[in-house]
Amino acid sequence: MRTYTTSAPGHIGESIEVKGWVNSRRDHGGLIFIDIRDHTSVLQLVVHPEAAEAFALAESLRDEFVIKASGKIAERAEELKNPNIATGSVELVVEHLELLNKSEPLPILVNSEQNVSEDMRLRYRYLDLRRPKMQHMLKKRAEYYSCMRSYMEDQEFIEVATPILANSSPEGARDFLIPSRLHPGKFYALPQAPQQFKQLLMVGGIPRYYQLAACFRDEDSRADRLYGEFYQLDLEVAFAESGEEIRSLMEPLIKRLVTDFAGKKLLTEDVPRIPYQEAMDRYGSDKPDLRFGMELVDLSEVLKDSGFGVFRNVLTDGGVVKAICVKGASSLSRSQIDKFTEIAKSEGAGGLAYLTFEAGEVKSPIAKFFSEAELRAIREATGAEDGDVVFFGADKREKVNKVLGRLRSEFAAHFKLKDPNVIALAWVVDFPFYEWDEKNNRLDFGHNPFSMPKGGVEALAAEDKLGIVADQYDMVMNGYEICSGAVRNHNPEVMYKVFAHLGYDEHYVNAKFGAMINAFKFGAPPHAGCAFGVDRMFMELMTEDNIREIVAFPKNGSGFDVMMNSPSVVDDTQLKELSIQSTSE
RNA sequence: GGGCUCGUGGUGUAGAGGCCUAACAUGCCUCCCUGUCACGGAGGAGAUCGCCGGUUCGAAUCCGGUCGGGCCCGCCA
Repeated sequence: MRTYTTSAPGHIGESIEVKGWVNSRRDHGGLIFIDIRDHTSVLQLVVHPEAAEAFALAESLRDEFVIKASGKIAERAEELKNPNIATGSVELVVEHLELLNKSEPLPILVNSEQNVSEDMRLRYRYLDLRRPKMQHMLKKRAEYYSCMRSYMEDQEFIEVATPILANSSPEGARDFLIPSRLHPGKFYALPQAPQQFKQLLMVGGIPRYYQLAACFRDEDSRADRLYGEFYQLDLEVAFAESGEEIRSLMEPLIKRLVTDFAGKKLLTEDVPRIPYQEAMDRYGSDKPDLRFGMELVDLSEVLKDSGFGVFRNVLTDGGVVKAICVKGASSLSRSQIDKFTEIAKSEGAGGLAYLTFEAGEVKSPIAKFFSEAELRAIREATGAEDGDVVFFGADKREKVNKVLGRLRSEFAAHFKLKDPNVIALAWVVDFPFYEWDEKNNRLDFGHNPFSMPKGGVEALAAEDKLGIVADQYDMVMNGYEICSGAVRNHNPEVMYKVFAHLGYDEHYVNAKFGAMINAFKFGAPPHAGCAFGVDRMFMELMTEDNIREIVAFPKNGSGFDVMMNSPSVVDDTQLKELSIQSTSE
């Protein structure tokens, strides 16, 4: 007898066998129904008292017991068909029933839609994974990986595994360190990304490398950022001399994932290329969500002689006054506006000034500070109509962009402008090579130090270091950064110069990136590449807003695995072997 | 490291100074039930309200601290 899945239980009259879990049991005294569930579906079993042995066992079954049932598939009478389940027109009339394993009463319900706290779900993840939603998620993820692999292979990339035991890298995130037993006092580090290895593969003559690479970073988590480990679709192309080569090479894959894989609509077939500065000025973000407009409008010129002291002072101090027009926001209550004000303050704003346009009038505590002409100009510049509210930001350019950028996203969420079935893609390009580190009052790398400055070594000589642009690009999906890449710096001289601007000498560079610098001296081809954050992209494609939803066994927000209890204490003998002092007493 | 927020039977919630000897749903146990489909019916067990301290005649409820979760800032591509 063949074993069938519950979703395809054979034809009517056929004798079959199914295995699975008891999803629910309905005992009518003289007749027992059992819904058996496997990875495909649910099937109703009917146990009649005539099958005495099976009936006796059926009486003792409980939720999530593991069973094997055999019997004949029967069509249900018309009025007994259940259109709510896939197999609702048939049932298995049980002849034999076997208990494969019992289950204790469950801490969380597998067969119910009842909300369970995330903490509980992670503690009992193996039960959580039995739920159809999680089963679907894991299946889709495998399909997702398969899409990416086949695309990369079609484009003649080859997958190369790079070391997990690597070296600590001074730039970027905190490392996970692995003490070396054979070399006391020395440490491996788990790679934050295979960056250096993939560049060495380029020097090694690999024309096109890719890897679904595990990356490790010891930084605090967020809803869109896993603690500890995550995966990248990491790739690099030898002899690529412009970012556009990489962008046009990878774009079709992402579009295909959006449409064919996720079944969503692309906002635009053409993926816009937006320079970093333009993204900041128009959207107040280097990862703008383009599903909605609500662009930032610069009113500095219009309000330069404003009677509103707060604005005028900011402008004379070299700051800017910008605004966003929120459609229909006049319906917001006072307390709702207070909530947005708090958000603005959390981003560093002093407050949140606004003008409400209603019934041809302007209502606002600050309206009286503006002339008729100014109000008209504001209305014209922002496109405000009756029912809209214009919110202002006045401060240094960077801060205003940050505050209004955040508000833009919050307002869009509040007014439900983020259509979950639409995916807006964009490439943000031309990132600043250096940025000013306010805290330490020094120049620092904007993105990562391995990028080629646009214009090469001549550009580096520029007086204004902050004006140097890197040939660097991010892909943005609905406001999430899903990819970061660059044309790499493959020239040792340029590399030294790049670091020299930050005050690092050749010794430092040799010590930290010796292997790469050395390799570059032996005929390194130009190369460029990028890495997609596959977890985050998958989250958005699956319309989830928490990244732990789409990973089988994630750590919780504080980096703890509540199921496995890791991290955990280890034996002193293990520590001794690793030449580590015990801290237990 | 900081801000906001949550913590009540196994699970999910309600209760917001005395109506609490803590409610509801679900799960669990016992019994009844031959067409249910998250079956139904009757009964029952199960919580010192995260922990410590304070205010009060009286605290699940107010205050302080602490521990844990979530979101955010910092950090991170």
